[in-house]
Amino acid sequence: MKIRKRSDCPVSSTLDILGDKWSLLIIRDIMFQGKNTYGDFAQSAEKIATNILADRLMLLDEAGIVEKKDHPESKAKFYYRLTEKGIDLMPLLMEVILWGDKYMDISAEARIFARQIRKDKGRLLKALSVDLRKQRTKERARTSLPATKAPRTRTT
Amino acid sequence: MKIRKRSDCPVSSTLDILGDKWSLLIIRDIMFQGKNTYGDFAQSAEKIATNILADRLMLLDEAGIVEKKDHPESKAKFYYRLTEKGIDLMPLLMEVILWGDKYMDISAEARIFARQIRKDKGRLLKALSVDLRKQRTKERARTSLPATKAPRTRTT
DNA sequence: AAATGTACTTGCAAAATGCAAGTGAAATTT
DNA sequence: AAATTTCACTTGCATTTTGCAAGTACATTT
Repeated sequence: MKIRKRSDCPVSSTLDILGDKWSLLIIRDIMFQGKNTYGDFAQSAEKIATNILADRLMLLDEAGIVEKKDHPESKAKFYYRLTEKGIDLMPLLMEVILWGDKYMDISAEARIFARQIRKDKGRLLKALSVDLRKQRTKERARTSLPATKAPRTRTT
Repeated sequence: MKIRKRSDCPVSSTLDILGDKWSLLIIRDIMFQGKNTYGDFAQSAEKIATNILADRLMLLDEAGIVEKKDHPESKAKFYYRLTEKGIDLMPLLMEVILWGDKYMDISAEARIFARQIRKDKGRLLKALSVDLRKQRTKERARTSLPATKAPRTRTT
């Protein structure tokens, strides 16, 4: 599977990488669901096929959006985390969530999260970005491993 | 081609409709390039295959994102325009452009447009939305038919 | 009336996706 | 320490989607 650049348009070029039904769901899982392993991703509600999952993780790694690291607590697992390039997709994902909230039939839990985004996107963006960056430091184990389904927002 | 909903997540549900390499390019063309006909879309730099184009226009119509109308100036053409639901995708598209601008190799023209978005997203959003809504009124012919490649922004 | 423009449709090959069943190393259970 | 289970994939194959080239039908132009 090869990625070909179709034009020099930013929309087209971004879709060359992310324009499929699965890539953004993996990013969503890391970004908002506290997921970090192959097994975590495989268990999501959308039931991605394992070969597709392996393929997308490889492509997202090659694209510099996720990084594959040794898992800090088990040699049997790998730990996938977002790079800065991946974290920078958060505003895009938030707009996807806002549009989805407005026009699609979604869960009550998702509506609550959308409302938080609508209320103060900038603050939530910053808070969640900080959390994701902690996955890139020693603080990881303490703060972020327990998954937060609807991430609580700190006022401080 | 049937759309199946994979879960009640807003990201997943949005991708069920827009998660492919072509749909958002058609929306981009209407939204930012002043394109409105099948022939316009077929001529874009990415060279979409005509069968795919016909299929996506049908799906976007079914999804309520675009509307197919008689062309005001020719019985040989149809006029595709965005619905409110489609216009509401503008913030999402703008974030795609901003991310693409930051990380992809794109044209100078696109970089200029990205800079306009970065400078005052809210104002540009409003100005362009107004223009798109004019396609839905009698004012259409006067204001919007000439395509604006890098849309000029009015200060008033 | 003939040529061209416009919006598609059709047929077929190639590629991507989806499903089920493996594989091998690490962790856990017995 | 042997057996079982967990984990991260890989493989094979059927189905679906995409891409390409050519064709069709109606509208407009010449």
